[in-house]
Amino acid sequence: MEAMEDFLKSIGALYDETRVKLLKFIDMHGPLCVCDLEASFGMIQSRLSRHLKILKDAGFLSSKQCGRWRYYSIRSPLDRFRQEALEEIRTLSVELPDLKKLSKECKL
Amino acid sequence: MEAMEDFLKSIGALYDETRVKLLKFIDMHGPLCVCDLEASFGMIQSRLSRHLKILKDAGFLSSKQCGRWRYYSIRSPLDRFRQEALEEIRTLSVELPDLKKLSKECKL
DNA sequence: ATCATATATCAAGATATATTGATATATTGG
DNA sequence: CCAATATATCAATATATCTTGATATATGAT
Repeated sequence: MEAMEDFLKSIGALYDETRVKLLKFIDMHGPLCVCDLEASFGMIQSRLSRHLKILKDAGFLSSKQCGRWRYYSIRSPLDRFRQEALEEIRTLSVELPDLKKLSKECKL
Repeated sequence: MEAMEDFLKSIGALYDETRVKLLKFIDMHGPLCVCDLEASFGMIQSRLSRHLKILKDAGFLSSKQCGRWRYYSIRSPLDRFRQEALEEIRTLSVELPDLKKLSKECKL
């Protein structure tokens, strides 16, 4: 992808309070499936699925399917700028919901 | 300002190709007035003025009035995240116009 | 195979942001 | 003071993004 395009994509992914919170939450609580986030944030599934896709396409998240669940986690490694952005998000004092984990251990 | 609000403001300022180019251009060519940018980029004045205000309000630019011109430059110092964002922008290979400087040396 | 659960995607409406042209304010030079 | 230049702001329109509800696909349990 072109440099500017890639930069704007990463910036665009961060330009939404919901996504910043999701990123911070996933960073804190490790791999989570959509349904965990749905329960924790009280958001509808299509909205979460969309935001996760945007964060993934922008290079902040990776996902892996495990059984019936798709787990999202912080992509590793992050390039320098995305890493710095994540550090900045870690420093933000933001009210986040408690984790409500619905998905069980995945045996795959 | 609240942490999240401030973060989103800085991100929002960067989420526009025009503003990224302006930031890079001002970073390269030092203090410039609106009319210099107008001539260099071939953009209308109201559009430039608006984008410069957004970059300034977001903490990336400072301005000082000198005679009939208002000069915009990179704010110094930048906090860590904004500095990192600027570094990232410096690395972007982007086509920028040549500088056309209309404003004269300011004697104030 | 059938049903329930998990996730992704699409269409429609609501909201936010960008661009333009017009207008207002301020400064310089005559 | 008056005219020209520089800048900021506003209103209207165009464009992009977000949210919701509906639908489609896939996996696991019975």
